[in-house]
Amino acid sequence: MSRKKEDGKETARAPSAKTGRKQPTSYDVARLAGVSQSAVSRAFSNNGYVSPEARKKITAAAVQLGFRPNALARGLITRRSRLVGVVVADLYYSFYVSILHQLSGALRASGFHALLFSIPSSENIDAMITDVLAYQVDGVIMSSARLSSRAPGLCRDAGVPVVTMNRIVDDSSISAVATDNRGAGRMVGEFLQAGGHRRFGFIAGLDDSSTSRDREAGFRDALAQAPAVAQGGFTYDGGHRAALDLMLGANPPDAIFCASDIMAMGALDALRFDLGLTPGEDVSVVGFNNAAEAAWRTYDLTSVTASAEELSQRAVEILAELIEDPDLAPQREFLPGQLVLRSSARMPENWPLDGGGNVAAAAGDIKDS
Amino acid sequence: MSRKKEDGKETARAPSAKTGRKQPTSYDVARLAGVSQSAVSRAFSNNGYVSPEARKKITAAAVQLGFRPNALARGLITRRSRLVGVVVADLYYSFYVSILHQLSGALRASGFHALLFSIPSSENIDAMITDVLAYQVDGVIMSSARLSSRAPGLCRDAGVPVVTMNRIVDDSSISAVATDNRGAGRMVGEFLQAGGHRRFGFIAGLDDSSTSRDREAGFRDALAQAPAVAQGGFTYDGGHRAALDLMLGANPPDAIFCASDIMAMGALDALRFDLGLTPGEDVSVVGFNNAAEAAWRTYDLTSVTASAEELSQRAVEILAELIEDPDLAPQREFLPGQLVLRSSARMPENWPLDGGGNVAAAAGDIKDS
DNA sequence: GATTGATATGCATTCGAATGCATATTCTCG
DNA sequence: CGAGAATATGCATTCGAATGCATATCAATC
Repeated sequence: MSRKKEDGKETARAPSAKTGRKQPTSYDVARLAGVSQSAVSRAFSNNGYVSPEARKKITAAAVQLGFRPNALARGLITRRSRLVGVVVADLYYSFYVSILHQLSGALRASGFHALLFSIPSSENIDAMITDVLAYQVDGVIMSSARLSSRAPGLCRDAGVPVVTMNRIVDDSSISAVATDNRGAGRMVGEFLQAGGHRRFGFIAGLDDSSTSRDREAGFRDALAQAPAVAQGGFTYDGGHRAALDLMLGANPPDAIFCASDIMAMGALDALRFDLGLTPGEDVSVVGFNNAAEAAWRTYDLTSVTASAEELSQRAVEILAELIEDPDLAPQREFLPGQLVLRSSARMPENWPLDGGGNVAAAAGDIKDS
Repeated sequence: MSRKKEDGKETARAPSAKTGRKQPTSYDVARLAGVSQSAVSRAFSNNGYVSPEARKKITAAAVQLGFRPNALARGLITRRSRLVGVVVADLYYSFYVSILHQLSGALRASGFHALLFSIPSSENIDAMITDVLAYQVDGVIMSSARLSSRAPGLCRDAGVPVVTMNRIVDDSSISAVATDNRGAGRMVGEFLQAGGHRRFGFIAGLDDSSTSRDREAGFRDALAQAPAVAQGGFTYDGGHRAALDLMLGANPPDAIFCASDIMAMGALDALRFDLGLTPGEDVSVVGFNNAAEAAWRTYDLTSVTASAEELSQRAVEILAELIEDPDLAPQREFLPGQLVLRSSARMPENWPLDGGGNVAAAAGDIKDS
């Protein structure tokens, strides 16, 4: 309210910040408003009866004192912290970034707050779970390519609802929201065949990644003959090398589906700069995730989009339901991917085959500063 | 410990998850171990005396019951939540991503946990601060290009230490850790002049962004004549347009410094595809942040690196000190940027001028899945 | 043997908000 | 007017761990 303005002397002590500053409590507000602490509590938690006048006095007193309810104390007594643990590994995977942003927003909209745990490669997840649980989180959302299938079970066993996002574990008692990777792979296969391609390549991510495996499986479902496969490890360099492997091998493909956009970009650069080919004419390339960079002129990459927003929203919705009623059956939901058409892959004459599944939309803008 | 294995029936109820599962408390542990609750508390908080035997019994009992101290209750009584609010806007700015990852790790290493608030453009920051404070965070780290200068003050006035990261506000009572943007801008100016360039362009970010302003100021410091300036808004498209503006204007530059890598990539694509020029030969381009994409073949962008790791670590260190002693003077620290040399800018004959400030290092890998 | 200090333990209280219960007041309607 | 519901308020207790204080035990020292 009335911070003293001081001149910019920066000697030894901070300008304001009265050391012993104590937060006002509901009792302080009650005293000032001339009511009981219960009344203050009821006013702020919107539970029980509070007369209009009392509420007015309480609000005024609260504002005057700068009172805000202590979420820790509230959580202790209600046994609801309104905290949700968000566990991600590999935050540098670009797709997880938008997930995180969307997730934070969706949680807030539902009155929750995100306790973030970004797992460094070195650390073991189980130790982190301990920390997560110590904060009495109401639920946990896990999203990570390197997620041990044990981690979600640990939470579930502690009675804390879990939803895995963009990632599924074998345990069917764990709720999950993910892109329908297999269906999307199938769609890409149909798309490339409709474009007249006949020799296919697939650039895979990591061996233990279900996303990559499922995309490949769907791709195979759709194809008349099996694709050549190379490992790209989900990196630009890996995609670059994998593309060279495929193109320099016997019977090089005329269409390549990459399990991620980053690898697709590496592949595009290999085709153009190392092999002198023109993507979209000599060879078609399709990626996955519709990363922001896919829309850049250099790449103009046809890609499957998995909406981070939609995934996040569903994950939070499902988690919120599970928190409401922990006995609810686990839900596993698979959102369809959509093909974003750009110039890196030849456009079939008649597409879509059935009227749905692809969009012309652009990727979200990406910035830095 | 002994979860019943059930067959995969997924009807209406979840397989395990005994509904009323209650977390064991320190009293339960005490009873089982045959000691007092105080002893259990002392054993887990490592405060006060606990005999080796007692500790052993307590540990055994705790393991048996699956006890973990309730962080909320602990925070309530100790008045230390070990939570740190991390406020970022614009999570999609790629540089903030690595900051977030590094930050989460650094906080954990210091025994803190990150309560994440990612501000959607629509929302006002002040409302969010209320939430942050309600959780009795021990401190706040703010990092955002769209950070109102009022927000840090709100926390400080509530007695909560704040450190702004990669961003500074005018108020000198707020601690900050940032790259020495002005010094880095100067370095880029010297570098480009040493490379024999004489007509300079600068692609700016946002008007109200101190990072962009400071980089420009340093750049001007170093130059004999003022650069032409265009606005790029920190986006790829913005950089693309800005580069065209500069190059198609009167007296086009032969060297362009961009306030961020994303804009630099837009600029590079404009030069190559729209104007048919060769970066590094016809025109030199330098970016800022050393984003992962800067190392990609397509761009091979010379850029200034600001280490997210170093920034994060210092921010957490400073914050931890402030939490220890809130009366400590605010610290404002500026870490030097380093030039990462690649082919997008012509290499001067004798560089570095003074032996320091540039590195050959590559950017970290980026992945997606 | 008496004194001191270090070690160990438990009791009771505390943190701040929520809530069951009892009670008081007002309103509604037969 | 009186019975009963709806509204309003406060008291006392509760959540779970930490800690000041009192006390107990033991070893070292004079």
